[in-house]
This record gives sequence, structure tokens and C-alpha cells, in this order.
Amino acid sequence: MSDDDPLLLRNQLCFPLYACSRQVIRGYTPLLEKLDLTYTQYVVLMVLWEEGSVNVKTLGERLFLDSGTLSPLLKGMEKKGFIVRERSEEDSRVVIVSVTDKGNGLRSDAEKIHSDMASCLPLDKEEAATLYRLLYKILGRSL
Amino acid sequence: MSDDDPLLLRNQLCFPLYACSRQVIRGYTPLLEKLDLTYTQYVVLMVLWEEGSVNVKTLGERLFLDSGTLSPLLKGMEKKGFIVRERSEEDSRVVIVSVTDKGNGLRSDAEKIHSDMASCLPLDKEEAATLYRLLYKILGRSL
DNA sequence: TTAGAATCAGTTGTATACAATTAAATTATA
DNA sequence: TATAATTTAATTGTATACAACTGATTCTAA
Repeated sequence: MSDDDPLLLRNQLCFPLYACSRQVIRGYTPLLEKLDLTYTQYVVLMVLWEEGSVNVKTLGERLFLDSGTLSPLLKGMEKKGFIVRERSEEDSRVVIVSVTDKGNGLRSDAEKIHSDMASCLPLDKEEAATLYRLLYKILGRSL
Repeated sequence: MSDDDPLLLRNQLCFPLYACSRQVIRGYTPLLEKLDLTYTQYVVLMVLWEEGSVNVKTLGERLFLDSGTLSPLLKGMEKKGFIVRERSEEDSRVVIVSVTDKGNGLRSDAEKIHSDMASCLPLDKEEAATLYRLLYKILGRSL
């Protein structure tokens, strides 16, 4: 087995991507727990803080998640009072998700968590910008 | 809400990290399925192809996974005949995981899968090296 | 205009992740 | 050396992810 063997864990790009993603989320978890949020619920709220309301399909496109993940997730968030769900009037296949006052109330706490996490990141501004660009290049989205 | 609001999904670094990791693993999944492997089982095998044998603790350190994930995972891999597990003679708290001939037999197929996936990555060599370096910088490991 | 195709959210089944706890074994120390 | 502290893997409980499928609704084209 040579040092440049592509099947060595240390020669693979997908592994640090996988490990790093989990490590960062593990960092968020105990902080978000104080707000009764998981990481996935947090990213749902970020879309809703921006949009106010959004249907499940659009939410899935924004988050790269399907209804198999979102349906039970949103059900739980509704139960906790962070969001409400209602069928669209025009097209009853569509479910519209909206943030509640309680959900909006978490925004300032989330800002604090984000800045705490950001200050832990051992990258300078330029490195962070580069990482951001490369990740979105793989994701295949300019935005 | 201003464009540089840190709580906008598009201004966060952790979100593309999370989404990108899942996207790449989603790419691997149907290919690995042909070998009766999941992505996590695949990375376990990569360690074993390199080491032959390794205990659960070390495996967890290499993969950033704990026994809560590894124990049931290894149990399933043993059932499928890819690995064997045995208690250490010297310290019976320790479980040593070893790859079987059947597990080693997957290696050449895995090489093909890796090269297929690598050729899909829309990054040039230098970009891939940069991404690799930044991810390991966050993971806090030189290797 | 109406049958078939497509869309949308939800459900089902499987496989992680991970915090917290447990149980067994080993190590350290009073 | 006997006991407390530590280590190691397994277990428990909760929350995703996601492929495959389902059921209801809407669209579309002959």
C-alpha cells in the first residue's frame, strides 16, 4: 500500500468533509439545546426568519432535504410552537410553513450562538471565504 | 434584515459544510449499495484496509465516532462477514476489529467507486488540496 | 374532457449520530 | 491490598437522513 493510495482515509476529501460537518454540528448542539432546538430545526428557522413563510418543497430545496426528513421535523417544531403549518388555498397539495412569534423570539439568542461559534473557528476571514466558495462550488449553486 | 445578516443561511459557513457532506455521501450511497456497504461502513473498511486490525477506541478516534455509533455498526458488519470482533487477550475491556478476506475482497471495487466519485468533483487539483487543508484545519489535526 | 402523468407532502423502513448511562475490567492510590 | 477512579465497549433513547412508496390533488394532452 503506497502513501498516495486513494483508499487511504487521509487521501480522501469526502472523509474530512463528513467528519468536519459532524464536528461543527456537535459544537452547535449543546448551545442550541438551551433553546430547545436541534441543528436541523435551527436551519429551518433560519429560512423562516428570512422568508416568514415558505412551502415544504421550497424549504427542501433551500436545505437540500426531502419531505421524508422535513415532514416529521416540522411536525415536531409545530408541536413546540415555533412554526405553524397550513394547506395552501390555491393548491391543496402544498403545505405552507410559517414562523410564529415564539419562533421569532429565538432569533436574538441564535445570533449570540452563531457569533460564539464563529469565534471558535480557527480560520481567518480569507480562509473562511475560500472554504465557503469551494463548498458551494461542489453544491453546484452560485449563491 | 441586511444582506450581511449572520443568520442568513447564505452567510453561514456551517450550512454548506453540512449540505455538502450529505450531498457527497448521497453520491456514494447507490454505488456502495452494490457492495452491500453504507458510507459509514465504507470508512470503517478504509481504516481496516490500512491497518488490518484496530480496536474500537482507536477506530473511533480515526473516524471521530463513538461506541454508540460504532458498536451496532460493527455488529452489522460482522454479521455480513466483512469483519470479525474479538476481545483482547491482554485487556478484556478492549475489542479488536479485524478485516476478513471477504472484507478485503471489496477493496478493488471500492477503488473504482472512489475514482468514479473523484471524477465527478467539480474542483481542480489545487482547489481540492485547499479544501482538504481547510477542513483538516477545522478538525484540528495535521494529518 | 377525461384518463394518464406529474406534483406534493406524508409514511415506512433502515441506518446512522450522539448524549447519557451502564457494566465489566483495569489502574491508581490511600 | 482493598477501594476508588478510570477506561472501554455496549446499551438506551432521541433525532435525523434518505430511499421507496402512498394518497391526494393538479396538470396535460389526446
